[in-house]
Amino acid sequence: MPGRGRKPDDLREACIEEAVKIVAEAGVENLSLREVSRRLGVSHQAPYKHFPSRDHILAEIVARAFQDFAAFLEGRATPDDATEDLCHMGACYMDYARANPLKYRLMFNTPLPAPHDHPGMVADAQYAYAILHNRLQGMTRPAVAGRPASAKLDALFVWATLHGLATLIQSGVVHPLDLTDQDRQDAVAHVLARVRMALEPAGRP
Amino acid sequence: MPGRGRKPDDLREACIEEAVKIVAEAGVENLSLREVSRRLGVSHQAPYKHFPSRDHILAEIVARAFQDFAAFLEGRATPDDATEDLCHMGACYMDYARANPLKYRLMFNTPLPAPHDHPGMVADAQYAYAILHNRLQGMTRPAVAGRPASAKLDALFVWATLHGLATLIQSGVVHPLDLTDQDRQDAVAHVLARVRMALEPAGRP
DNA sequence: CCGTATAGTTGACACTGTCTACCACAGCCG
DNA sequence: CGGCTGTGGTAGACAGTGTCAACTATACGG
Repeated sequence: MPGRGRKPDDLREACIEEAVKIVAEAGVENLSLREVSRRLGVSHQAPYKHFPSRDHILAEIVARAFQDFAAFLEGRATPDDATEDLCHMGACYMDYARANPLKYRLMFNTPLPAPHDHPGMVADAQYAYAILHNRLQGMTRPAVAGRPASAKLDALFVWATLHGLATLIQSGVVHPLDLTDQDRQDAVAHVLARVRMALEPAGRP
Repeated sequence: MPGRGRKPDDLREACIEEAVKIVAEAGVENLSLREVSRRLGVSHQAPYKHFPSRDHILAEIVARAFQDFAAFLEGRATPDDATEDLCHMGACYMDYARANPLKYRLMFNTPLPAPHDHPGMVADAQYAYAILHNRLQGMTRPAVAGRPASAKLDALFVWATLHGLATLIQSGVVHPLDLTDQDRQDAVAHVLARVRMALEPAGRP
């Protein structure tokens, strides 16, 4: 193949990569298959040979975002001190959401018509959840021993709090104008402290 | 005044009402100004005489959703017991999110390009936040007296947790298939209990 | 009475996702 | 070899969208 400049050999993969790039640049609402085709130098119908619909390519890049997020969380594990790890993990979570707002919105703020129709994406999302769940289980077991059922719910509690905080801050609905970086850090620290207090009520004399 | 047909503000109000109806039926992603015009029997450009752009009408109906939400929260006040009120309010919050998923998504899950450009909407959102904040302040003052600054952050903590839980449940990302009504209620109860423990660590002998 | 502002209409443009038809080429089977 | 089918890419069309521009009709103030 002499002219290997324009058309990629693996169009499906190239579509996903380009779509991820567009989302990272302009947000999910500015993603269009035609723009992807245009950037790749192919016809506007070429992506449809690899994806049944726009939702399917969207589900694919959402899944990639979950994979990236999971890899980020895994890469920042500090399995030394359990209590410290909760704060560390929470801070990492918030850091990721702040550093990758468009990707974070892509994961949790994207209106997908039917997550049920995209099992691969759901699987990736659950894997990210499993990371948090496992780590939390490791750090709360010493405190609330003997209650395996509530560990799942505690993981949900932690995730919900982190996710809600990240979303509220990102949406700009809270403190729309007067939110300095210090304010945000204070809010994160305060909320994380509250979470720790909720999980370890006996730790305070 | 013989020809009292169409008041100037009539169409503007009718547009908003019809848009709210469409959102409640089909979700925000299926809202279009042309559909609104069609239902109202006017031309597709008529709404543009009252709203500069689609985002402005969207901001307006988001604001209405916040007003509705605030009214719902206010109407369910139970100012008798403070500790019970937290659970009650939390349950109400989750009830609303479950009963009005599209409206809830409209408030928090709508990709608005610039919330900064729609101060009215932000004001309504802050009013809803103020309700939660005030109620929380009333119920945590006896416990953690003398720390007015942290009351704001505690309100943020509670809201973030409730909001995150509602969003995660609604997105179907957690327990996508095996989430019974009982599971959901258990999760809500557990998370609310954790929130209470976080806010009143000394209240339990 | 006339000008002007306001509300509404019509038409166009660019953009989107998606359907259908067409083309090129691989491989396979007779 | 020749024709078949399936795969991957192209081109055109259609309905739908937001939005800009021009036009019309009606109420009001000088």
